[in-house]
Amino acid sequence: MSPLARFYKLDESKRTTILETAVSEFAVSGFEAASLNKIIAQSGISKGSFYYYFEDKLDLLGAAVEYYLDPKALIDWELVASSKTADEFWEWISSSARQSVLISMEKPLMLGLGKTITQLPQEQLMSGSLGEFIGEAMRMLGESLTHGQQLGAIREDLPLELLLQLWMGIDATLSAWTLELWGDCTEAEQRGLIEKSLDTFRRLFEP
Amino acid sequence: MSPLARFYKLDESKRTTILETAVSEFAVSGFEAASLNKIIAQSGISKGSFYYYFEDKLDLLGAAVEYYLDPKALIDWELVASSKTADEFWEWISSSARQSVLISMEKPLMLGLGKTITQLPQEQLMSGSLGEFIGEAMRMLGESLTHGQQLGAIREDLPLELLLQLWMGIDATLSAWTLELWGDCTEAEQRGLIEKSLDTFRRLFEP
DNA sequence: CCAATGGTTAGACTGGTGGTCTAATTGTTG
DNA sequence: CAACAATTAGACCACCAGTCTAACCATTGG
Repeated sequence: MSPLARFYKLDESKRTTILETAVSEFAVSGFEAASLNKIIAQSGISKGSFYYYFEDKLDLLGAAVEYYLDPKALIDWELVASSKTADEFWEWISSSARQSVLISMEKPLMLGLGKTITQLPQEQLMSGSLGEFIGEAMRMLGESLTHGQQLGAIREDLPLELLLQLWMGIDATLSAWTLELWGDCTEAEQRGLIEKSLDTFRRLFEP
Repeated sequence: MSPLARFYKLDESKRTTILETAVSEFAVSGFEAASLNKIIAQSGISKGSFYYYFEDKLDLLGAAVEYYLDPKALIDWELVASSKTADEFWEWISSSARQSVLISMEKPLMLGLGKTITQLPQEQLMSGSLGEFIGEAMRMLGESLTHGQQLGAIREDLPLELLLQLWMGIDATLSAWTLELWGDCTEAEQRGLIEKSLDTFRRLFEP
């Protein structure tokens, strides 16, 4: 039985204690700088138990990410994929963007955790349980972009791979910027932020 | 006397040995994963000497970056700043882009070293001797973008800070993509790559 | 009711890390 | 040659992620 499988059989309280601790450590310190020893101690478990439940430090990050980040919360890809025209496509992207900002405000560690992930070297990012999560998220984004291409909403002169990387990069930058200002904005200004973000995406990704 | 000042008084041969070793280690492994002990051993100096010449690991990275990356090699900012019209502005960007690809091909560690830098946490990136280098590079980019705004070549609806971050993000992504394909391309295809990169920049940053 | 088995836990231990410290060595100047 | 500063060497430190073994405990079978 795999370590992770054993972990998911634990009482919910113990599980969430470990995951919450891990999330906050990783989100604040980044992956390397986060001290596994501190996470273990703070979770009130022993080192032996930890390695009974997790493959290694990266495996814990994978579990923490899956626990804290819902990929569907960022963009509602099913809605996007259901769009029938280019305008509808961008409409759904827009409304999802607003939604994801609201969710990010409720979960203040989301941005930090996302940063921690994006700063990982490729090989670590794509391996183990974290890799599955990331792969799934990128698969959804890729499918949506392909769908957008069929609708004429997304440019087709660049390879999908590159579009994905550009999208994720821009998204990280704009999300950080939006969240930083969000709290101090009036509702009208908030709409302006979303609009500017969306405009930036459309500039880059429309045909 | 500061450690770095002492370092720059060393014989050139010893200095370059250390820096070359450091550059290749940092470029290949990233900052955290690069083993300072190995760099020290491989350079043939002792730990005591190392800390006589450098403040810490990050200080060495700063020296290595300054040694290997010439900020003026990436984009020739003086030329860009001398442009009199928007078209001229983008023309210089374009020719500099081609130039920087050629330089990157000659210095294969440049991309890796750049990646190492961009993956650093903000606080590390902006502190010490590395911070000065980065700050200088960003200052030049910022001035050029401001100049571009005066010419009507660069949009003014987003704060300069955000433009900088977007620019650097896009640049890293596109550079990696271009360099990956460059070697296997005909000259015409290479022109196509540059053109597509430039088109992406213009989409995002033109008014 | 006890014994044996196997899932679970505790924590000492390992090789490695970046960084510190002191003692010896070397170079320079009076 | 003596004294002093610049430089070097490498032992040492606290901490790191990860390993290992012995103990613990809960279930099952007789």
